[in-house]
Amino acid sequence: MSPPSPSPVRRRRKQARPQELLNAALELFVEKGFSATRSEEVATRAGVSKGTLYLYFPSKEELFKAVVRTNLASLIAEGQHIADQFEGSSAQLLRLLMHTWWQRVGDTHAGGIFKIVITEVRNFPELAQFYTDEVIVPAHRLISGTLRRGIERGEFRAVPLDEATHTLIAPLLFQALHKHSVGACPVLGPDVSPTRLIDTQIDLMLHGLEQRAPRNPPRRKAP
Amino acid sequence: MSPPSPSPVRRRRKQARPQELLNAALELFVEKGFSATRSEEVATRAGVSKGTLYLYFPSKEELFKAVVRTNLASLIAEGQHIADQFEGSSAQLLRLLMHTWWQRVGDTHAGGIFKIVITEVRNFPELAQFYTDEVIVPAHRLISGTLRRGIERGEFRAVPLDEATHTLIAPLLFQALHKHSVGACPVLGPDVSPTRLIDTQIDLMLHGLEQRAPRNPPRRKAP
Amino acid sequence: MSPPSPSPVRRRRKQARPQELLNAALELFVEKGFSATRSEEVATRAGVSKGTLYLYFPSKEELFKAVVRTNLASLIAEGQHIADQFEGSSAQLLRLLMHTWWQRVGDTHAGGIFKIVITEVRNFPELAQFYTDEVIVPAHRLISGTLRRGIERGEFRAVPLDEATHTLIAPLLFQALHKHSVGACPVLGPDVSPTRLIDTQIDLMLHGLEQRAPRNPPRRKAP
Amino acid sequence: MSPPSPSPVRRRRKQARPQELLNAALELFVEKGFSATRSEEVATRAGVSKGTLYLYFPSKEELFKAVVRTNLASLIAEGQHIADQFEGSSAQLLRLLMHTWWQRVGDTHAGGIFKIVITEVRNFPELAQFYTDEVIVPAHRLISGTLRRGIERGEFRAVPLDEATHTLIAPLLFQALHKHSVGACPVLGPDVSPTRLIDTQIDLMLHGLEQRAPRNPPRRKAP
DNA sequence: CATGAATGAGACTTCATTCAT
DNA sequence: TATGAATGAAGTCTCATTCAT
Repeated sequence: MSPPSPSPVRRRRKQARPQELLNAALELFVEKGFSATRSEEVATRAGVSKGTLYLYFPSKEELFKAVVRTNLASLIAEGQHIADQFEGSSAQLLRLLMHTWWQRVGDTHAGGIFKIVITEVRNFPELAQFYTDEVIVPAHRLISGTLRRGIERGEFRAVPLDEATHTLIAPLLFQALHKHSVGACPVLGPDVSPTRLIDTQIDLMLHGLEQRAPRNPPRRKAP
Repeated sequence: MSPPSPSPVRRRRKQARPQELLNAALELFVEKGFSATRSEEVATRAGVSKGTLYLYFPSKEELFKAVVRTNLASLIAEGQHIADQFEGSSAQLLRLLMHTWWQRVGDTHAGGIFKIVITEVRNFPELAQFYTDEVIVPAHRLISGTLRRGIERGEFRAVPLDEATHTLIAPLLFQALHKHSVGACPVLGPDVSPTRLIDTQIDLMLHGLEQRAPRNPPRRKAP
Repeated sequence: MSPPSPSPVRRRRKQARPQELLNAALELFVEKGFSATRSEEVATRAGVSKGTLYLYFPSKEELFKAVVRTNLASLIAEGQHIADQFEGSSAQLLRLLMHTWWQRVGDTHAGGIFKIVITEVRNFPELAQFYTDEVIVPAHRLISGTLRRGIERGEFRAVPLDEATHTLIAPLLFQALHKHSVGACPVLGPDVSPTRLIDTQIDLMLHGLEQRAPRNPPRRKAP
Repeated sequence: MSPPSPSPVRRRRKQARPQELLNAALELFVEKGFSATRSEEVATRAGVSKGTLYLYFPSKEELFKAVVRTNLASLIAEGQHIADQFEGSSAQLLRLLMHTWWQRVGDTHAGGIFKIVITEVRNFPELAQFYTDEVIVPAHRLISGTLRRGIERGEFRAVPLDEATHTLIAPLLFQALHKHSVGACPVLGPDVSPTRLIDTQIDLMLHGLEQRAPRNPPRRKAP
């Protein structure tokens, strides 16, 4: 008469539920936005019923915040660790950080989180502080720290740190945004390979656009 | 026998209405997103009643599309004109284009349009093509054309055009996105001045991060 | 400085307005029903603007009642007059009345009024009494009076007056209803000619369906 | 692992809902017409809330079509069956068919369906074909078939089938229409008993109005 | 008189959320 | 726990009516 204890499989399913719901919600929020996503869709995509969603999250808003928190949490700390124990040149470090980020985040499902945040942050003001503290500041610190390291080690010129940092971060982040907006539509525009983008970007930043020649005064028949 | 023509005042109101509504809608769509904006809010902010909105736009969706079209239309062509008749160096041209864009678009009300497009393009597939054709492609052509000009005139090194273009555009666009998302919230993060950002960016791109050392012809192999 | 007095043409237009509006309204109410007809449509079909409609009728409901009243008024009295001074046989009189009704009402624009009344009488209860008094009762009196005349003159058998009257009236009225409902749609069903319908009906009523033969015992080659 | 099946009570409610809603809708559509009936009224009369209606019917229009389809479906086939296996005289058959129809349809809730169809068929063009195919044609075939049977068996004179059929059908149908329009209002007019109507009608059709005299061959020309 | 821009009550419909099972 | 039928607040859109011109 006592209820049969749930089978291991069932228990595993049960424990996986929240994560499955969060994944489904991330996908849909990225795809259609918060308001336009119906909570039943989330449940269906996660393979459960409408009611079940509310067993795990008290409201659509809380679900949304959980999605953002969960996915942002995975973004922090990743990089700083890499940087701290890196030994090579600062240019190599920059390149490594950017490639890693793209592999682990930008090109991942989680890359959609930026679109959500940018879109909804004004409707969920508490997210603003959270995002700033947990993502913007650490990321900025990581990159600007690397720049400073390069400058201190004499590898880089002295440049305005904040602006240079922004210049380095924006193209990648923008690429992630693009991937989940226009890039997700069957439309052809100029095609940019993320990997080559990163390499080009590093190259540009390191060596600049300018022709070196004119400055090394020409070995032209000197005056 | 002919119907009395409406008074000037009346006619002026009638002609001004659509723009007033479009402005109100732009603001609200940027602020809260398409779904979360109620059509009555738009009307109220434009100083009219709910019904009046529907006198000028047959549905909220059409209003949205009109907002995007109207605001994107003002973006195209602006720059190409500047570029076509520019005489100075390509670096100066790049700097001019970017500053102009920031003044006229990025820092303007219309800068919010990018956030809308990125957010909603997957819900309005026809926008994808429109945005690609009317904005992405011309903008890309403008910048990459300037880069090519610089390369052809021997001012710039040969660099991968598409990726370099992206690297130049992204930081500004991203700045505009930021301004209407986290930047609109009362939160402190690293502060980046757009003007200095542009200058820094040009500087970085032109001269690179690296110390000039390597240019002083290779004393490599030396101890 | 005094306003020019309206031209005769204009004045004539003005006086015709109410009737033009009533006609337009009749058409549309018959076509789509009261609720589904927009008052602007009525105005447009009458060649005036929305506002003008309200100069002549204080509300859509009043317009509706005026439509019904106006069109019903034209129905009464028509027939009784014919009957009163008729000299021939009662069968001829019935046939004349029915043909006349079909020509002057059933086959006319005004024939649609029955559909309106039947449809909306429960939403406009005051019409019920009006319709009963002005149409049902006089019409019934006309036909049943004719039947009574026939009976009294020995032309007809004694039949239940009310039911026989109904049996005579219904097919024609029903034909008028059909004309404005299924009959107005491009659909093929059994086709009934109103004129032949009337003749057949009179014939049926007068002579009966039954074979006379069996009763007049058969002149068949008797057994 | 399989979802728990809903309790019997629950399931019974769920299966009963559509019919409850259809009944409520029929009543209201007959009473007030399609446009004038608010969907919330239908729900309330069926004892559920607004939202529940939309769980079963995707729109008010679809609800309407379902009402018509459902109620018309019950009309067809009823009679042809009776006719096919009838053995008595054609007059008896006609009388049986008409009485049965009145009991089962005309005097029933479903009798209101004709008013709806006549009223709304022009707003729902697809209904025209449906109604013609499912009701008009079978009903016409049934009655005209019976007439033909009577003619072939020598019971009836040869009469124009279509017109005679119409003459037989119209009074009953008209009676049903009346019942749901003026007849539903507290107004006194000539009162016709459906049962006596049917008998009178059959009697009239069979024996004719005219005195038998003329049949006794013409003593015409007599003084 | 006539117009048509403007209004806002009210109708249709959606969907987050609840709760009996 | 899980379900999904049911709810009703809230949003989109319509249209009868008004009124400044």
